[in-house]
Amino acid sequence: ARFRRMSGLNVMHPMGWDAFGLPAETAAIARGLHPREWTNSNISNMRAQIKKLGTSYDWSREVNTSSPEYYRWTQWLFLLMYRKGLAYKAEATLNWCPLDQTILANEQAEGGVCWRCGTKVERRKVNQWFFRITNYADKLLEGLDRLPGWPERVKTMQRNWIGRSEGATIAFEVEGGVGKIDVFTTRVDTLYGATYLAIAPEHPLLKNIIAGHEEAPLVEAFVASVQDKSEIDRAQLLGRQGVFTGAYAKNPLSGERLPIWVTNYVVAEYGTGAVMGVPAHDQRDFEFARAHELHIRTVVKPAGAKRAPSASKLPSAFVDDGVLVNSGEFSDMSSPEARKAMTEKLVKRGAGTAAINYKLRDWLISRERYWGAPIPMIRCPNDGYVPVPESDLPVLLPDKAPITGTQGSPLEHVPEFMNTTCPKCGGPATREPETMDTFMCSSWYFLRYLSPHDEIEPWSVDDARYWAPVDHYIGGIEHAVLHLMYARFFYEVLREENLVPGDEPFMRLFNQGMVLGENHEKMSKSRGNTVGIDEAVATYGADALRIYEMFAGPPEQDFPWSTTRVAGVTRTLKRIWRLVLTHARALEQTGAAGVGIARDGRVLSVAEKDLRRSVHEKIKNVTEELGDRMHLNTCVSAIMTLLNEVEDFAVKHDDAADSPVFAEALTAMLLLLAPFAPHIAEELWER
RNA sequence: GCCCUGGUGGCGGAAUUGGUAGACGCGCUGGUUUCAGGUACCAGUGGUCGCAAGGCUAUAGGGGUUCGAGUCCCUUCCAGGGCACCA
Repeated sequence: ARFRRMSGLNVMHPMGWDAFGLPAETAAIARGLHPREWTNSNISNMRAQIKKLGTSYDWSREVNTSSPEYYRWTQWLFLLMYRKGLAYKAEATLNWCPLDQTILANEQAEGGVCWRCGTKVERRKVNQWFFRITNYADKLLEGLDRLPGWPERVKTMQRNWIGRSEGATIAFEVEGGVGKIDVFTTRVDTLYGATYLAIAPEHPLLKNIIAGHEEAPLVEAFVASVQDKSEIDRAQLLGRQGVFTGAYAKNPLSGERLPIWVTNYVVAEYGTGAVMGVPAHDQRDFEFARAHELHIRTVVKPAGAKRAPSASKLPSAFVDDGVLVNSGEFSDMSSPEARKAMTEKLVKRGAGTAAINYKLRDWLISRERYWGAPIPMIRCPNDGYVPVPESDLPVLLPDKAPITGTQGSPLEHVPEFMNTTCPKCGGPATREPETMDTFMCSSWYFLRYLSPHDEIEPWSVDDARYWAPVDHYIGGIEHAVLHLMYARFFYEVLREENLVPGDEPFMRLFNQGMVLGENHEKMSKSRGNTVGIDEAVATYGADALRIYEMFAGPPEQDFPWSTTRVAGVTRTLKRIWRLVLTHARALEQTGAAGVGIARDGRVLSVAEKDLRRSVHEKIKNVTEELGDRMHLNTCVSAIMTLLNEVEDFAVKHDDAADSPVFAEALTAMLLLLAPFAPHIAEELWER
């Protein structure tokens, strides 16, 4: 920011606090404090520390997402989503602690037990608010191609997260008029190789499928055994487990009878919650078939091969594309040709459609927690869910609530909060007791910096047209998918409403690394290897600390803290200090350094020419590095090299101070230093 | 398992487009100053042979492209991170 200002740009460099959330609530409970007290005292400490570092933030734009002045607009944005049909309520399967009577985040339910009381965690269906981010899957995917300023790895992670795959949905008719099981597959070409169907334990048709079959009790027992396990725990179950339902379905092209199995490896939430089992060409199906002695039929051979390998001798599934065999009229087609032809035939028969699937799921924003922005919805016995009128915002978080981390949402137990009237019919109604995911607060905060004190609108659209999108966004890699995906989703929605310019919120993304302990491990209080900012500034000075951190390595990499190296930086700053003050008076006499060197007809010595060339090389280096790669470490080494050369010149020339080249070199050195060591550079400049 | 990063002296790192490998700093060695330690300053510092000039060798390992490779290609190994039965 300092560099860009020195370059003449109008720079907005703001700071704020993403202050709601579970960690603050948990920490406050542990200390017997109100989350607000705990949060605000942390903010005060951190603000004071950051100020000591000379970060040049514009504190007049400071925001705090847990203040009513801020979260009123978070609620406003919820209402906007609701109005656009993007917010809806639906059942979600979540971790539930039966003893604490509360929903648990995944990180609170590790190992299948409640982190607080150790009770076995159950899976429970709960009605929750969602945002339809999946409606924007393709836009979010395509938008990545318009972000050359983003690191490739972040874009890759987002693409994987969205997880678009093209294929077809195929309908398999279940015998006995029970209905159809839809299957999504990317490998329609292997349809003749299907030897069974596998469905998730939660498949909606399961009850009807097993009705009347003697296998029903076994199936029910199996479903019960996996039901309470999360997807992750199920994935850790050894082997491919499953049971036969007793029912059969018909392959829509070959007419073959396929046994229907329930398995632990089919995920209810992805695709249709059912797969066609093609053991010869899918490794998971292969393992399942081997474990349960199901038929394996090869229907694709490698492109050059004369015949397909015999199924009984396969060491593993052949998953590549190839040429079809044993596939009726489609035999001898290549896999891509067959996919096209078979999909067309399925469509003609009304037994399938081309389909696209995504891994991306809708965004669950409900939280059964206190420390968050209340969802601005009212439930009326007559009118159902009714949005809180904008004029009634903010829906204030009540100061007093039983914040224990148990017994569900704390707000539910505060009658003054819960009891209200319906905005539509005026009758008695209750408020939504849930609060919003903190990712909502952080999905738009950069826009609030435009108008941090505005009470009429969340931000000025005119100012947004001037400032937005963010030119340069800096954050940790941990935000690669969630925060950066949600913020992009919000921005796209806001763009549709003409509230923001452009189509992506962050033009350039920079992921900074972490400072590690001396032995390359994460700093943490439990390890006792932290370096406090207050302490470090007191010991080394803010400028030495700044330069040390910037010099330690490229900022996108982690680096291990080293106390002895800070001393080296202090040495450099002392040398600059001495050098400039030794020649301050001489510089004064020389006047504005460097001005007119080229024009005054002066003949420069070889040493002067060398120094001058070097000075301008360094100016170029630092300017390019700061503006392009942000490799602050090489900027610092350029300044150090310049210092060596200027010192050397002064040692070798008693009359150095008379040389305009020397004066120019000192001046340039201080200007180059200014963004890195602003306090010392400013003081020396003044003197 | 898949995906993404990365691997250069004792250490952090530099080499931006294929063009003098090791900039800059730390540390270390020797020296000057000092009663001494520290500070400050000077010189040296990848390995190896040599009194020296200089030679040879070297960017995780192996192979390749090129007049020329730390950089490009193939392959193996190692480390860190992300995702994880995604049909």
